[in-house]
Amino acid sequence: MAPKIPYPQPIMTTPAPPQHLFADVLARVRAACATQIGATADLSRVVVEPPRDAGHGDMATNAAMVLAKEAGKKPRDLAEAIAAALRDDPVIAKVDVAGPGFINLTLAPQVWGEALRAVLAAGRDYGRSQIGAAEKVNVEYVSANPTGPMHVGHGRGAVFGDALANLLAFAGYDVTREYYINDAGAQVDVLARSAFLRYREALGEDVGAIPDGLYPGDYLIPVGAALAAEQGTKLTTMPESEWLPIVRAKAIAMMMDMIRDDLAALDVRHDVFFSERSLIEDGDKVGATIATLRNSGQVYEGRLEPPKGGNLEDWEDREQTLFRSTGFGDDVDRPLLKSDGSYTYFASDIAYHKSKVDRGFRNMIDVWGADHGGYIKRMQAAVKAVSGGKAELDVKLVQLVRLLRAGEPVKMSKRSGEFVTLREVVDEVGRSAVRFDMLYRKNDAVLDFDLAKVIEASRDNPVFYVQYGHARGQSVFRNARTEMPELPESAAGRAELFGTARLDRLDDAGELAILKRIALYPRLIEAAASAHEPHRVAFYLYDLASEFHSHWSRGKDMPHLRFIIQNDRELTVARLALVQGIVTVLASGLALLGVEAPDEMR
RNA sequence: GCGCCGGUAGCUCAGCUGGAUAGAGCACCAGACUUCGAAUCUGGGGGUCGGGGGUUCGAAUCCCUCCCGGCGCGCCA
Repeated sequence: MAPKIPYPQPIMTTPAPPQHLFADVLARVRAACATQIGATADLSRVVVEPPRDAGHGDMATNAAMVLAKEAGKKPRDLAEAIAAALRDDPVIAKVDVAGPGFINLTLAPQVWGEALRAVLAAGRDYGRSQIGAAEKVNVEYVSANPTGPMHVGHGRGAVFGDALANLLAFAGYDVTREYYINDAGAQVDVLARSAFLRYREALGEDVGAIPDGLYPGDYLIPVGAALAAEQGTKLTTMPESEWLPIVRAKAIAMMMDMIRDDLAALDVRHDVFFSERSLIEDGDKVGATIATLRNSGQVYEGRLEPPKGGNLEDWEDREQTLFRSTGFGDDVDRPLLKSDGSYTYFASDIAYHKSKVDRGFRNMIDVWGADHGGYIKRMQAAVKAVSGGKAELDVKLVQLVRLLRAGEPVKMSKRSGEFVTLREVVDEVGRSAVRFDMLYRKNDAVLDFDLAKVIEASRDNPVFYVQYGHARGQSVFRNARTEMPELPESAAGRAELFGTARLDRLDDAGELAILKRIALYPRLIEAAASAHEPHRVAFYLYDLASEFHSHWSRGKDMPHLRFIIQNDRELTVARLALVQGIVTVLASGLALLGVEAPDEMR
């Protein structure tokens, strides 16, 4: 279950950004509440939301039900009192009390036109929020081992982390995108030995089959060739202790270049690539972190119970160096040193997260694969320990991706390097399809990724449906130019023309539904960012596109509802302004998801 | 045995941090192309929100418990 993160809402009459209609009305509602039960009341639970049933007005508030106890009144009575206060507000046209004490608000008609005007004025900045208050957030994602190409599961983490970082930045956080390079464990020594074989191969030696336990993939052949070109035969005369660091460094560098290329194909980029090895080689940060924790009593020498239900045959009861993670809610204390005295992965991970704390981050988000789920509690415990309880770590687990083609599973065996790489998938179906499809699902649900379906051009394929909405909007502008040749090509130019539009002429039910959806966007952004849930953006865009397609089609049977109306320039301009609002929001949301917003899709 | 993640329409999934009569797509049935793009749209049937308790004005949502599926369970990363 995802941790509950309080959704920050402006308190009382805090001035809302002019384009944020819901925040504005919330402030008005809270002010009205304060007039009824006093300014000291706790209004944090008072919310304003769109009712499910459009017959209940434009917005509804739970204020009376939430505050009834504190006010010492019945919810209905309190609702009537608050409603009376709200009736004085010129923005609110109608106030009804309904059900157990809901207050339903119908806004004055001009509000929607003004909301659209705010969209046009803000342009690409529409929906941008300040709830992040420029607070620093570290988002760590991908962090795939530098031992080979990325596979599809890595891709999901990459896309999720990237979209989440985009979303947080748009919501006003100061975001750092980080990749932790696991370049210190045993697996990079295996990588080095594997590359060394390819090096000998490049020198002309017949190395035969790649032995078990080494990486067999062809992607190491260029590493061997590069080593041969740079080093000649020099390495063959060295003992392993000498050639291994050289080969390892070269192999890691080339693997990281490959991974960066794979990420670039998905338009995923990071600000910081943090080397695990640097924690040891640039002064022993891991040892220092352990020492600090030992001084505060959080590290001790002790024995652990053998794990229940696991295989106990190789269990050796011995005293070891343990971190007291149980003090922070973990199930057992966790070892920091292996039996050979080297650091566990957990130990360097603590030092790594301490470096985030030292770099000023109080908010960290780690994106991990689902198989690391058992690791969350100890890591959160460690973050609390190294920050003195001041930093928060949220871990987003990205579930498995099942790769299918027309419903049939695609083999993903890692054996002999024959797994389907992320790059192959991106090359086949394109960046936008991969990204949207992976984001059109909660991160903690298993994802079926069907190579045949994601390139299908139909309503069944959400990415095309949404992109088509954007293209269709642009198409309306193209067609409008035959009537109105002076219609500017650029969004900015059009925004200027639409600035004087008679938006009060947008009074059809379909138009109003779209206007209301657009007005919801800033609230959606804040909620999605606060919950760390980029998939909400994808679903919102689908809904907006659906309303647009639906309204567009109404114009077939009812020509007076079309966007371009001959002999009524005023109405046409107003309706084109609405299309501009749709296109602006679709483009904004797609950009957050990293998906292209095409102008045409023929 | 313990922990984490799931369980919502036949299938794939949403459900806005506890709101009103639980939604969408697919599939199925019935309709709309001398059109600003039919890559679209309109209508219809279809639900014990895994089961059972609890919390309260109100629960798919929070708590407890059980069932089913996935992942994990010193020194691998």
